[in-house]
Amino acid sequence: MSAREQLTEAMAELLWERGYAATSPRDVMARAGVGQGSMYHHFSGKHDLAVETFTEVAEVLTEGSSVLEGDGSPLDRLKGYLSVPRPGTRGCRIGRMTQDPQVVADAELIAIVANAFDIALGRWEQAIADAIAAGELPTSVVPADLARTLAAVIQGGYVLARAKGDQAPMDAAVRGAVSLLDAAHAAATHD
Amino acid sequence: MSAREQLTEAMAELLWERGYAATSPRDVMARAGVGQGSMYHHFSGKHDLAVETFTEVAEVLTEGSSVLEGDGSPLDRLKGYLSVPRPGTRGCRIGRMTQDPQVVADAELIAIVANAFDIALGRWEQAIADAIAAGELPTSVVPADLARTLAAVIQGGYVLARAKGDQAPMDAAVRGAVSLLDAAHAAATHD
DNA sequence: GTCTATAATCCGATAGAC
DNA sequence: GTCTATCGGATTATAGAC
Repeated sequence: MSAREQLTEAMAELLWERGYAATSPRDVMARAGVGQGSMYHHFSGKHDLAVETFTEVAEVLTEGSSVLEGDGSPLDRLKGYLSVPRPGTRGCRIGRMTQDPQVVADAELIAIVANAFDIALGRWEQAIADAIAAGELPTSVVPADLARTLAAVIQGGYVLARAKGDQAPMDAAVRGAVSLLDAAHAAATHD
Repeated sequence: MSAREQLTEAMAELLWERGYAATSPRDVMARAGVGQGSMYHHFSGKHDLAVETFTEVAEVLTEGSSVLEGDGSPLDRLKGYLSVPRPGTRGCRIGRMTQDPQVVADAELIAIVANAFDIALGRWEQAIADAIAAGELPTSVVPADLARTLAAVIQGGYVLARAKGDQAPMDAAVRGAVSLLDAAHAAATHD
């Protein structure tokens, strides 16, 4: 594996473990097993290395949300994607970055994060619109709103799980959201 | 105002603006208009100053969730507290800390955060139980689960708002949650 | 392309005068 | 109680040999 790849891989690991601000180029080079000269040959600095790493991580994660475009009824796809196992205490590799002031202040980095959310939210929105069209959710539901609600449940679940150092709050938040979707389904059926 | 108070106030501001890791004692002293000697006279270091500041901020925020214990029907209280105006792009002063690796690694600091969430979640849970008892939500809803769902919607709303640098996703996430609660209310009424 | 050496600055903390 | 001076170490980055 090339030094460049070893560097982005080490950066990705450290971003997840420690976040952006707390990760120094020194740490990255040590984990990558690469000298300082290599790092500054391939990248102009910490920011540049982060841009490439963010891009790679965002691509992997946005592929995940394509579960929403799979088989089954729209409501089942929504519930299925909500219930995908997520390591709550480790946090979302993308969502976590929004709370790092150094990332938010970096226009290029936050744009990568925002774009990843846009892709995932678009898929949520389409699946919700499909569920409404199929009569599985009430027509009073606004797809763009509910998409953000369900994405927020997951992102907020990570926050609660990290606050307690425990996976349980994440799982509880998802169960509660599923039960609301089931209740809304029942309401739609009664119409 | 005493130097001690000026220091905790400056620390609270900087924690919100930059987070814990990115705030140095130097920054705090500069904003407080206080010399280094004062800082280390009143506090043993950055950690100690943060413990006092976190405690004060957590008290103010947990007072806010007492809206859930106010007047009106339980469901109205839930919807009302969900809809309280929140500056999404600035983030939650408590929730934001869960994504800072240095805070999570500090047992004393994360305990203050966890405790604040426990108090707020207890109030969510009680209001939800009241709503079920009043027939406003289906009995299939588990209060402990839905409490975490709704708290997650708010915390996740902050994440989405910060990702886009825009208040709109936060408001959309809340609207979507309210519409699900309304649908669940309709389902409960049909039973 | 990769290495080591070094720079300038900032970090959190301590010492000691007043 | 508050100040300034200073410590040892880490930070991001550059220089230049190989």
